[in-house]
Amino acid sequence: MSLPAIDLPVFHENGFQRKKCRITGLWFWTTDSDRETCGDTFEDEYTFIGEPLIPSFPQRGKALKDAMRESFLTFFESYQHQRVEPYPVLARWRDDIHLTIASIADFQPHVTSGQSEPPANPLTISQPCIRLTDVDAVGRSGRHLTTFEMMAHHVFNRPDDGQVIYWTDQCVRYCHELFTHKLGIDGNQITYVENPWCGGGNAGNALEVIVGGLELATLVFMDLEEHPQGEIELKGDRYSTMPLQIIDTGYGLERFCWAAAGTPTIYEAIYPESVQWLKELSNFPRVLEHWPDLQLDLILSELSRLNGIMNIEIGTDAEVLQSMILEKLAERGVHLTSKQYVSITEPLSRIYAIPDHMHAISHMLGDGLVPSNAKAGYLARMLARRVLRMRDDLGLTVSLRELGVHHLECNLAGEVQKQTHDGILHILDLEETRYEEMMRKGSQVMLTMLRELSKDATIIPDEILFQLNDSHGIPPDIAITLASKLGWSHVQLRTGFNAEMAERHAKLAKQASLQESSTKRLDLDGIQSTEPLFYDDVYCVEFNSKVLKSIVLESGFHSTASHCIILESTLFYPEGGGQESDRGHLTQSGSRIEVLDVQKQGEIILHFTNGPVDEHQEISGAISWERRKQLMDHHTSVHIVGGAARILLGPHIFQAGANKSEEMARLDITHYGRLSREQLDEIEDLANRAMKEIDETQKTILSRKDADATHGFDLYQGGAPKGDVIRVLKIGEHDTQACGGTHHDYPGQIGLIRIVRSTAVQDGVERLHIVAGEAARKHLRQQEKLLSQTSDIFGIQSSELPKTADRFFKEWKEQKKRIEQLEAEIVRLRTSGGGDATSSIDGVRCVVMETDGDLKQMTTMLKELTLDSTTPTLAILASSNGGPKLMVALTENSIASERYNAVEILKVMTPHIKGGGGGKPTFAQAGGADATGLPNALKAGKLFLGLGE
RNA sequence: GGGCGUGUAGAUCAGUUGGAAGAUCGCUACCUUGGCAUGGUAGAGGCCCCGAGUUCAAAUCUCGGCACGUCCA
Repeated sequence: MSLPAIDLPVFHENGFQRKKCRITGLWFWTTDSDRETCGDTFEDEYTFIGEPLIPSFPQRGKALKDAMRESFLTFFESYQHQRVEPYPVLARWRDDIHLTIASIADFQPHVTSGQSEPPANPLTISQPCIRLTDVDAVGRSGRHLTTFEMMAHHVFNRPDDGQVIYWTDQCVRYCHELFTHKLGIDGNQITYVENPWCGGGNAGNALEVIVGGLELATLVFMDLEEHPQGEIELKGDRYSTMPLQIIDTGYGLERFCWAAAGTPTIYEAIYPESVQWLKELSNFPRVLEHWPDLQLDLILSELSRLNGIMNIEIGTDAEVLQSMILEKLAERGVHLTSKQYVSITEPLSRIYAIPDHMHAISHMLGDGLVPSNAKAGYLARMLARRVLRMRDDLGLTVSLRELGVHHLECNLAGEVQKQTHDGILHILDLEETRYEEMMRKGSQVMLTMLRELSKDATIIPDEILFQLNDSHGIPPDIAITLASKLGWSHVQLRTGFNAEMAERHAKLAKQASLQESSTKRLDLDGIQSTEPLFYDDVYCVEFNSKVLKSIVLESGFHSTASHCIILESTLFYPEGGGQESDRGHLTQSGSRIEVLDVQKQGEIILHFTNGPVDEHQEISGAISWERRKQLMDHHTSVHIVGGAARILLGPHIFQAGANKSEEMARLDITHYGRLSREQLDEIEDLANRAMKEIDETQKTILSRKDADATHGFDLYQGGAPKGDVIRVLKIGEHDTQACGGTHHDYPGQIGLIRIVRSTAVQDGVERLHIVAGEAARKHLRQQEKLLSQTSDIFGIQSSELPKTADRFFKEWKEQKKRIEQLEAEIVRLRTSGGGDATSSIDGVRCVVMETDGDLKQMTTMLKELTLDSTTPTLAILASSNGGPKLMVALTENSIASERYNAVEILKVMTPHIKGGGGGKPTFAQAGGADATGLPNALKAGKLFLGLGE
C-alpha cells in the first residue's frame, strides 16, 4: 500500500484542483486550470527574477532577512504558536550528526520519538542550518547555500491520547494564508505537490510548495516509522503508523528573500554588501570593460534560470557542462564565447561563495567550535580553506581575519552566540597561518615527488595527485597550478580525475563502515530494570536487595568473571560516562563472592562476579569505599578542572571525552593550541581554589525539556545522554553539566587536584591528565622517588639534577667526539710508519690489521686510511669487539678501486668467521658468529691478494 | 571514527637496493675592500624523535610510543 492522496477541504475552498504532472508524474494542486506541470520541472523556469513575487520588501541583505523572518514568526505567533529561540548549529545533543541540518533536527531523536516533551507545542522557529553536501555548487548554481535558515512551524500530536493540535488541513491553511495574505503572493502562482518524504527511519505524506519555479517550503506530515511488517511501502522500505503525528515544515528564509528581491542570484539578495565589496577588491568590473556590450545582469539571470531547471549530475565534466550551457544560453538569445563565460563565472562563483562560507564559519565558530583535523572541527577547517583558496584565486590580498571582520559586521551584527569576536578572529588567524604553512610544505613535497618527472610531461601520475591531496592537503587543481609555476609548464588535470578521486574516497569510506563492532550482549528478555541506589547517597557503602538472576557465563565472555548477577536494586555504579565501575562483594547466607566488574545493558545493571548466588533470595552487598572515594575524587575533579579551563581559556572549551579510573583521570578539552605548563598551573590553581571555596555541589534531576530550557546545550559536555531524565550537576557558578556519575556532595573532600601534564589527542583537542585526592599524593610520592633515585646515581641533591644532567650530556658528546679524533690519530700512527701491517703491491698500499674497535671506530679508521686519494690504499680491518667483524675499504677513484673489489675480497674471508656481509665495491663490511676464525680470515684475505705471510 | 603522510645540522630539506651522515642558507675564522654590499677559502655544528624487534649490519625494514600534518565519514 502506498500513501493516500492529500485531498483537503482547504484546497477545494480555495479553488484548487488536483492534477498529474505531465513531466514528473506527481500529483499536484493548482488554481490554474491550464497548468500541466507541477512547477518544479525543467519546463518551469523562475518567474521572479526581475519581477519579485513577494511585494513590499524593499530591503536587501541582513535587513531583508530580519524583516522576512520577523514577518514569518509573528504570523505564526498570531496563531498561538510559541516562538522558540534557534538551537546551535552544532548539534551537541545528538551523536549521529555534527551539524544542525534542519529545524526538526532540534527535536530529534528525543521529542520525535515521544520520549521527551517539545519546548512548546505548537511552536515556530527560524533555525540556522548548515549542509555541506552541495558545497561545490555554492556560488555556481545561483541558488545553493551551505548556510541557510529554515523557518518552521512544528506540531507534535498524540492522537491516541486525544492530543491533536492540528493536522494536514490546518497546516496547509496556515501556509496558504501566509503566502497569499501575509506575503501577498498571487495564489495562481502556487502549486502544492504531493511527494511523500522519508528519512532517518521516519516517513510521511508531504507537500512541496512551489512558487514561480522555486520550492519555497515543504510541509511534512510525519506519522510513520520504519517497521519490517509495516503495511505502507515507500521507496523500498516498509513503514507503519506511529503514536506521534508530527508536522515538520521547512520554509527557506533565503529563498523567500530571493523571491522578494528578484535579483539575478540568491547571493545578491542576501549578501549584497559582501558581493559588492569582493567585486571591488577583485577588480571584477574591469573584466567587463573588455566587452562593453555584455549585459551582466541578463547573463546571470539566464544562468540562474538555466541552473534552476537543469539537474546537473555530480561529476559531470566541466568542459561538457560548459558547452551545454553556452548552447542553451544561445537558444535564449544570450551569445557568449567560452572565454567570456569563464572570465565572468569563475570569479563570480567565488565572490558569491565566500560570503556564504564565511557565514557558515562564523556560525560554527560562534557556537564555540574549534577547527580540527577530525569531526565537526574539520568541517570548519575545510570551509576556511575553501575561502582561502577562492581568495587566492581571486587575487585578493585581504586576510581571513579581515573577511571575518567584514562578515561579522555586515551580515551578523551582534548575533554571534557564544564565542567572542576576538576569539573568532584569533581562530581565523590561526587557520590562515596553518593554510600558508600547508601550501609552503606542499610545494616542497611536490618538488620532491616530481623530481623524476620530465619537464615536458603533460600529466602528473594519478598516485602522486592522490597522495598530494590525501596526505598533504594539496587539491589536484592547486597541484597543477603549483607544478606550472615550478617549471612543469605543460601539465594539465586529466578529465574526470576529480570524480575518480571522489569515487575512491567513497569506496574507502564504505569499506570502513563495513567493519562492525561486535559487543557481547546477554539475553535479558523479561528482566526488570535495576533500581540504582548510588545516586541517593553517594557515601552509602552497604545495601540489601533481592537476586533476580544469576547467570553462568560462557568462557571467554568476560576476561575475569565467571558469573553475572542481576539484582532488584544496587549500590554498585556500573561503568559509564567515562567512570569505571565500583567493586566490592555480595554476601548471601554467609558465603561471599567478589564483584569484579559492573556494566549496564539498557536499564539493567550487570554484576560480574567470581561465583553464583541463589536466585529470588535476599542478598547483601558492600562496595569498596576506598575505590568509590577515589573515583568520585577524580570524577568531581574533572568537572572542576573543565570549568576552570573554560573560565581561563574561553567559551570554546568543551569536553570531548573523559576517563576516570582509580589511578588517574583524563579530560579531553577542545582548544585551538597546545597548553604550556604555566597555563596548566593556572588552571590547576583555579581548580583547587574552586574546590575549597564551593561548599556544596547541587544535584538536580530534570526532564530534558526543562534541562534544555534552564541550562542550554553546553549541558551535554559528556556527550548526548539518552532518555528524558537528565541529571544535572552544578558546582557553584563554576561548572554545570549533565552527568550520570557519582560525585562528592562537598568538593572540599577531594583534598588536592593536580594536573600532571597535557598531551594532544588530535588537532584541536588537548588531553589533561589529572590526579586527585589520595591518587595525587601517591603520584607525588612516585615522582619524588624517581627524582631521588636519579639524583642518587649522580650523588647530588635533586635540585641540582637539571644542571648536572645537562653537564653530563654535554660532556658525553664532547668525549664521543674526542674519542673519534683519538682513534683516527692512533690509526694514523699505526699505519704511517709501515711495519707488519703495511705492504705494497704495484703502487697500492695494503693495510691488513686486527684492531679492538667497534663498528663505528673501525669505519673511522678506514676513513683515515683510504680517503687520501694521493695514496691508493686497500685496507682490511678485523675486530672481535661485540662479535667478529671484518671490513674492507679501497680508495675511491684510484688504481686500488680499479684493480680490486672490496665485496669479493670480503667473500673470501667471511666463511672463516661463519658470517655474512656485503657492501659497495669500495667499502664492504661483514660480521659472524665465530671470533676464533678471525686470524684465518685475515690469512685467507692475504692469500687472495697474493700477499705472503 | 577510518585512511594516508612526516619527524635527519640553528633554519629549509635531500639521503637510490639496508652497507662511509649530505646540500643550501645561516654561524665562526681568514682572504679580498678605506668601509660596506659582494666574492673566495676553511671550520664548527647530528642521541638521524623515543623504545623494542629482524639482521653480520638499521637514518633506511617490522612493531609500539611520542610529536606533527592531511583527507574522508
